[in-house]
Amino acid sequence: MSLSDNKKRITIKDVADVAGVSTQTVSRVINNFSYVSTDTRQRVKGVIEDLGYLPSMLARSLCQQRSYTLGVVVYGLKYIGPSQALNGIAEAAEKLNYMVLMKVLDEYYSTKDVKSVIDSLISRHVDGIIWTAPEIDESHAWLKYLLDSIPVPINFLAMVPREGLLSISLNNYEGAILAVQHLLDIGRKKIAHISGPLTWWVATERKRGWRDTLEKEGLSVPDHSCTEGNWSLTSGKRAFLQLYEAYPDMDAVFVANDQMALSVLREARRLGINVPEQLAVVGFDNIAESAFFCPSLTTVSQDQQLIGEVAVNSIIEMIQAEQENLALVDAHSRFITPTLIVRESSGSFD
Amino acid sequence: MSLSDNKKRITIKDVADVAGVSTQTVSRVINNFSYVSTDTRQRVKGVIEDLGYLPSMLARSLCQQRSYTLGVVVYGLKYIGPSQALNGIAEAAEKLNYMVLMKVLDEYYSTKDVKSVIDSLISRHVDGIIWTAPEIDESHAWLKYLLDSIPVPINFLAMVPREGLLSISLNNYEGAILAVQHLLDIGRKKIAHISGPLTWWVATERKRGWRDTLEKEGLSVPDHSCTEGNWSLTSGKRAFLQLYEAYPDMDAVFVANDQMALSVLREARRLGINVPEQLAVVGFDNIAESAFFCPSLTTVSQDQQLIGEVAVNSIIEMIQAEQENLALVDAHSRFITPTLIVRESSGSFD
DNA sequence: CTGAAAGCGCTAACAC
DNA sequence: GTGTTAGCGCTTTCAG
Repeated sequence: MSLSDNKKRITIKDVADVAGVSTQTVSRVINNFSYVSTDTRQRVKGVIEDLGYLPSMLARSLCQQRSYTLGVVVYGLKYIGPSQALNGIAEAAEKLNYMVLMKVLDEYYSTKDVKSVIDSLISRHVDGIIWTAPEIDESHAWLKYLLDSIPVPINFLAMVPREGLLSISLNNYEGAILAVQHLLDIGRKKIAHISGPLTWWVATERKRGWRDTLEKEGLSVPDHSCTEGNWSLTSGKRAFLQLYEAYPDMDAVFVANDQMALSVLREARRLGINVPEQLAVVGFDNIAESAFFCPSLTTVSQDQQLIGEVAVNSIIEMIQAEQENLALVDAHSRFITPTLIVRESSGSFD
Repeated sequence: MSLSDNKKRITIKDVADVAGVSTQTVSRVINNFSYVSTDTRQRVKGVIEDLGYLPSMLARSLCQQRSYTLGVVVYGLKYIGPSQALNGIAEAAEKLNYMVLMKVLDEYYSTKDVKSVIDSLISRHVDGIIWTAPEIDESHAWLKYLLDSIPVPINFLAMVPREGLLSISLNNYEGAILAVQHLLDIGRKKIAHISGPLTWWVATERKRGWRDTLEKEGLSVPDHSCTEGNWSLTSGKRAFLQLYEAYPDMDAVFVANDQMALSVLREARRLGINVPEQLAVVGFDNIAESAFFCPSLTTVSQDQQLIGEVAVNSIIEMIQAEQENLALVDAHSRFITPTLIVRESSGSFD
């Protein structure tokens, strides 16, 4: 390394000294605050340029009690959905000049982990927190104990709506209705379901949409017309075989995610079942592979990127409001609308 | 919200006052530093507990000139590979008590964006930077101009090794050799290649491995035996059709990533080409779908998670060394070894 | 328009 | 063992 490594940080004081003004004036220049004579302003700007001065956001955060940083708690990053949401969050934050401090929660996190994650974010003075870990079983029980001690707004993704809390989710119920109604529309009557793990709120919502749509149509919904998977390819295969045995005369299946649905398509082929003639299949998520499978998969599309972006905008809006002491924006639950993408697996052949 | 929102932050001074000691003593307690009488220590701990005091990492960072924060610059987060690497980074950082400040680079970033990203990281006093954006074309040209002004260590992922710089990559060359040698071992002689975009360093490495292995075997490598894709499913299809026309008597194809390889399998089926009898196919990356395709895909596995973890460990090692003024650990290029996973698409039928 | 003083929350260095 | 002083790099408040 031929670095001339000027390890020492250049401070506002250095700039002030060289420019022959007070640090205050430099501060005014970098913040475009109040009046500084055009003359001094130019001089100071020149010095900043020459010295390559970079204001310390750390120091600024400390004295302003505001960090322009969002804490983002991530879960399941190794899967494509969460990482797209994170991408949306990061891009939206960037756009609004916020930074993202990231924390990951491992698969089996406990309330204790929650506390330590939140504490570490608070100790870094984040202005707000985005909680992307979906609600599973008792995963959000900590709200009762911990929420009061969290001094910044939090926005929750994929959480059961709660009075007074900011949250944003895909409208999974509506998505399921779209899927099942479509299957009804193409004339199917015996529509099975492979659900996600029913400890997940989103899985129960999708199942509820399936059941309600069938019942509204006056169709029976026998117990054996639904099996439970765990989102994975393997579990999709297992669930389908089970279903195939228990409900052999089904003519369609609505699968709670695309991974499992692709497994279904694969198994169906292996078993010589014709898709969509004998069995129509609809998935959920619209992952990249779905368009490319043989046959291509009809699915409900959820825009994770968008969910992330909206999450950021909502929480920053709330932060701004608190900051400016406006009437506090009231926390609300927001839902993103999914769309149906019809492909070969349910009868379209284009 | 029934929050008793104690908005004001509790400081070390509050604790000191209540406990009847100096802030210094509190500081010593929370850092487990030097000697504090067991008596005072207990008392202080009690007060900390009662007040729910949380030390400010911000203030600590400022006065220690050390933030225990890593800046991570991410590219292509919407794809599965980068997000797994990020996951590895986040988990490893967590384990070593570092936080992750994340910045995203969009698809068409310029040197100007690079400067602003780095500046914003520096202004937040990160202790080191992990640059995950792979080397593409002139994407790293900024090193010449900007590197000298960056006061912290940087670790680059998937970059052409450079003297004096810390970097870590998968050994793509070796991975390609594994793949092609395997195809030779099962008796194939006319092995085609679908490369990634050759502006990407990793793509050129994989191609080089393919070519070298064939030439070493004394086989000819005609120009028309290789076409170029852009990693996507669509481009894989296009590249394969092109290849099929230009080189109809090939008996195997090594594809630079799994997405494109899956497209190849799909097209092969459509064209009535038997895999692996007529055409053996090997991919690269080992994405989840590869094991589940019909036929399942032989592929080179790269452990992105591991790459992320190693990246963190390397850079933190370097940070520690600088911090303790040890003989500076010299920057090095490290390579992770890939492994071959043989499946049906190259002749194994288990 | 500009500067001086105080302070954000903490720790390093030194006293006692 | 414990307290005091100074200072990290910046902004806020108040004088001029």
